[in-house]
Amino acid sequence: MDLEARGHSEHPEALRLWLRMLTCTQLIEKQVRTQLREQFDTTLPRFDLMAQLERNPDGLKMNELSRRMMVTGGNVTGITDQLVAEGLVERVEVEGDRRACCVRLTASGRTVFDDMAGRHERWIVAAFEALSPREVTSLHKLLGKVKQHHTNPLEMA
Amino acid sequence: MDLEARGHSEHPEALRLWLRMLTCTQLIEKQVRTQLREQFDTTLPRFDLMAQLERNPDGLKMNELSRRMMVTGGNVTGITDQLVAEGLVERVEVEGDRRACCVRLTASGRTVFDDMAGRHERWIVAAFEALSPREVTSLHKLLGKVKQHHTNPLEMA
DNA sequence: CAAATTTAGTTTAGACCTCAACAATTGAGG
DNA sequence: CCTCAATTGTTGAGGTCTAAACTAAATTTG
Repeated sequence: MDLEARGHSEHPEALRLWLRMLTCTQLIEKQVRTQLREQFDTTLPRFDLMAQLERNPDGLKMNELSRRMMVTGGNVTGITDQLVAEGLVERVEVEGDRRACCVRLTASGRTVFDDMAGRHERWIVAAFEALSPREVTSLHKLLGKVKQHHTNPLEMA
Repeated sequence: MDLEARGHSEHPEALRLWLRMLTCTQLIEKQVRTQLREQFDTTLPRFDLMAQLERNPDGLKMNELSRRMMVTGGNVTGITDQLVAEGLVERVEVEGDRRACCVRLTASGRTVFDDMAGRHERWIVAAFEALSPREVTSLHKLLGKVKQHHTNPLEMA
């Protein structure tokens, strides 16, 4: 794997950083996808959607899910359809707005998710175990600056 | 966008770090995809494949491309087919192995890529401009540890 | 040499994701 | 009211990616 070869010309530092960041993310994400498939016969998008619902026991509307998961509405419709078919989530009518529907975990879905979440957490801890707690914090802060700048690039320090 | 809500339970630091890293990567990657589409009417995978070829003027075999891009062989076949149809790359027979074929940039492909690569570099520099040069180096080093540990998890320090 | 195995690349089925077009509903102004 | 714009969710076409089955060629091995 040599994805970091994507950079060209003089390879400024930012480009090298980006390619390495992409490599790290893809390595970890591929691992998580593989484990989810092998151990739980599910996928990362399905896990992500359930994770959002687990944090919001009263349910979320489709557009809320779409915004939080950073994917399009059409995509959320498809994933939700699958999870409904598997009995892991349910669509609930919203009082006072006949357009909207609220998606909630079923009891079965909550049980299944809690099991997966425990494993998931251990995979992630393992992925970063090369870093000391201090380094984890440092990395988290640096990425916080990148995220902050991206969502609000106006406020130049 | 609240992808960082994926974590559950006690939210250990590693999990929060992972979700933030994923958010940052997705924000930047979405931006790059959008720009590539709007400004050059192309996609990130196409750009990636051409970037690999640009670094290897003598061409690469399909399985080399697959390994370096961290995607499956079937995927490389499809992307290459498109680029061949657009006249940006070409398949060349390999001397002494009638199974393999070498993929190379055409003259046209090189011209097009050089144009895109310049813009791409500026997008990436902008994405990290919230960080000082020292912070960029720090982030690069920390991610280097993560990558190293992942590709060779045996050598525990 | 001939059979078995490995390797290179392609094809196929299926999940994912986006964009754009589409209903249906809501809400604001006239 | 009633029209019109905005919002909610779905649908459909098309590109992306994977895993697994497949073809063909090269290599190993008895």
